[in-house]
Amino acid sequence: MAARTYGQYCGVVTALELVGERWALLIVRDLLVGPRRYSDLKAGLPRIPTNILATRLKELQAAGVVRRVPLAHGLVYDLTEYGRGLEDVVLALGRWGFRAMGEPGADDVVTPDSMTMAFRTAFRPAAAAGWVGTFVVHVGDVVLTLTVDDGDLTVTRGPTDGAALTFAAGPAIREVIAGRVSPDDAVRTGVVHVLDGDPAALTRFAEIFHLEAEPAPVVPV
Amino acid sequence: MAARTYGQYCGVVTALELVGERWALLIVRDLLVGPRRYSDLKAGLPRIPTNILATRLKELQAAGVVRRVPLAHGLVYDLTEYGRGLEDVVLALGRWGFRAMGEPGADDVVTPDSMTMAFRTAFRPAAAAGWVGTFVVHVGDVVLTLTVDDGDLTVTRGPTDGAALTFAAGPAIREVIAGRVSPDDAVRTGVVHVLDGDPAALTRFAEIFHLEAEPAPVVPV
DNA sequence: CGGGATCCCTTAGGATACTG
DNA sequence: CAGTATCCTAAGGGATCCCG
Repeated sequence: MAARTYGQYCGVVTALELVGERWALLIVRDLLVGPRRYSDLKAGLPRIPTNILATRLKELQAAGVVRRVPLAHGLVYDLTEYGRGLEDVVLALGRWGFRAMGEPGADDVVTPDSMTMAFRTAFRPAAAAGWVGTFVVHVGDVVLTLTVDDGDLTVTRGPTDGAALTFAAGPAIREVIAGRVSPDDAVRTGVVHVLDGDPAALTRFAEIFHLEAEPAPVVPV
Repeated sequence: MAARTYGQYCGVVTALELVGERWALLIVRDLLVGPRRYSDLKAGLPRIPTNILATRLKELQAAGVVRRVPLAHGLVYDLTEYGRGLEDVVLALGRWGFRAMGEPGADDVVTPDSMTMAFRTAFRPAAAAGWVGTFVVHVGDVVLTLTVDDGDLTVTRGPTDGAALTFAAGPAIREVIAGRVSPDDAVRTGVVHVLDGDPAALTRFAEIFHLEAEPAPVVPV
């Protein structure tokens, strides 16, 4: 056991010893969206072996990051207050990883919780200041409602009536969020399919949800 | 090989596939201080197996995070511009991990590079605004010079003349940085040993270098 | 059906030795 | 100095099974 420690007295090392194991931060990512049952977590992380999920949940509890909350029937896992402090870490990782995202792999999936955190990552409160409205986004079979209220963002699953704009998009939506494809071009080239509302609102969307594309990785030949 | 992927199209997953393996972020942490030779990295990570260090360095190069730079004699590893973008991640991890740090383990070590990043993490530009001066800190056998210049911090190895304050401290220095022990108490109880300069300058130090102690983890019984 | 535990096998990672 | 080579352990992956 002591063999698998990093053996340094350092905050980064302490953090990695708590949440540095494989899958741990992805469990945290999903729990940042809300409390989840075991089966929810399993569904949100289709490739996690069930024994690993069980092991991680125990480790995260022992670390004071996650706690079990008994429910009327069943139970949920929730982040502790300390665990919620990982939001900065997860957002920073998402922001950095975004710049290395290429095309999705053949069997890559998109989950509601990962998309929710992605939109939280891309959200720019300053750009949303003074604006109130709702977007409904379809990506794959994930449908999310993004409720923007003057610098605050709430993401919920499923559609909502009365959205300023409802649209469907594929993975190429990242080009819009990166600012590499203009909203107009996105609509014209079919990257974005407007289902309802005013297509012009996509400009507002791109202002509010934006991630830096640079510096992107340059891989050696 | 595809078996060890997370299988999600998501920024966090992309990031973890690039720097989520064991030891990877600690290599990055040390490289954030400056370019390092293979043997420097090995010295800074005493418990890393040499084959793992070699493997990680190759992976980090392939990911566009690290590059080899040939030198007059020998070579160094340096972060790419993209790799430097991980500073946010490492600082966020350090900030979060700090709150879970207890007493150091029996064979925990402290390295110059990890300490350097720790002081960078704790540095508060706003608190340093308008102030120019130098601290020399001894922790274990690590000696660092912290040069504060009106919101900018430079950390260098070894001592410097003309410091506003030179002091030695043990791991309990974290209590001062957390604000749980006042500078005065720290001097009185021997947590901090003033070697040179005006002990009153420790107050300034504690203002400039500060990390939140809460919320700290509460571990279940 | 939610919430795991168990089994087996593969491979990453740890320890140590050795080389261009 | 900058890594390979080797051997071994333990963590992770995959499937199945179990229990309230």
